[in-house]
Amino acid sequence: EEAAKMLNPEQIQERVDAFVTACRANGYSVTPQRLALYRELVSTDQHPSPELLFERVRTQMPTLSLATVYKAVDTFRALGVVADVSPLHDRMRLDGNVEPHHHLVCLDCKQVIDLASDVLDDLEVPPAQAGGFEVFTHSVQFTGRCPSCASTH
Amino acid sequence: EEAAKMLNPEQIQERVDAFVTACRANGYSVTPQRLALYRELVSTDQHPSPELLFERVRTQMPTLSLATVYKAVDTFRALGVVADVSPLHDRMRLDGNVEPHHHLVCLDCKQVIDLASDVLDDLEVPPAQAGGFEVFTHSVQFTGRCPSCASTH
DNA sequence: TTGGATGCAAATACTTTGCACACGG
DNA sequence: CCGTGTGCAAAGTATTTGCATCCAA
Repeated sequence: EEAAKMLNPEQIQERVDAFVTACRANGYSVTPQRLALYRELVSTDQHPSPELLFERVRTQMPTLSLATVYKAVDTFRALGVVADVSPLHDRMRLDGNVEPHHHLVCLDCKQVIDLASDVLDDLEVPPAQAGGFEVFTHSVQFTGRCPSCASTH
Repeated sequence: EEAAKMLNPEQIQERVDAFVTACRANGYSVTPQRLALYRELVSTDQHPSPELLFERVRTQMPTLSLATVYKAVDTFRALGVVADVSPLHDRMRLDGNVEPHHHLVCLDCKQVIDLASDVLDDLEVPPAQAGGFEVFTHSVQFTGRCPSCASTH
């Protein structure tokens, strides 16, 4: 299996074009800030923080503000064109169970449900992509909506 | 496969006893605060935030302070008796790739490396544990240490 | 023209730190 | 006793919000 790789310039442009289309289709303005931030987001495989996006794009657009970055990310979320690497990043969440196990995460209420599964316990990094990384443990996170939150919508 | 379940009182006491032993073996004092916080941590399957631990234990120990909770969690980490549900919780990390894929996370430098794998893409929630949860997507996170950080230690 | 978007600054939320006092070993 | 641990308060960092101005449509 092949390692994930970054997009080439043509693929990046395709994504940006699709983003423009999605903005228009959903009533969001296509602003230079959103365009530049989205282009930076799809041009990197570094899983940037808002601060990093801000620093990178600001070199091209010195008037950019950090608040605008956070607001642009909200727009990207509404359009479904960005993923949160860790949906629970807003606060520290602890687990007294240090044995390998897995989680169901509700994106609405942030509740975390434990899963036990021998199949999931036995997964390994695809060898071709391990690259000298020393793996301590792993965990599968299924994200979605819990029954209680689903009934509210 | 059976659903994960909470510990019964005997199992909780075993964990607490092991915690006391680990504290002594590593030169950490066994304080009422650490004991009560650890007991609360292993008694719940709710993946509590420090704030929640604080609120729960404070009902039994009104002088407890939130700073002590954070410091106790550091101790638990040093002893290896707590896991962070999301090791990247300290800042928002974004991904322009919304297709299913997987991650290698370095616990030292917080770098995230993309993994592509058809095997990992096809995982499902163990049916017996799905419980009406509506799953949107999933991602496998392998946590450990990257080659660059490993060479520093 | 006009409603949504931006930039600034202030506010909020979470976590860490410094220090004097308390207490476990 | 001695040195670590606690509680308080202040500081630090990340994120959100309010509002006047600006600009994309």
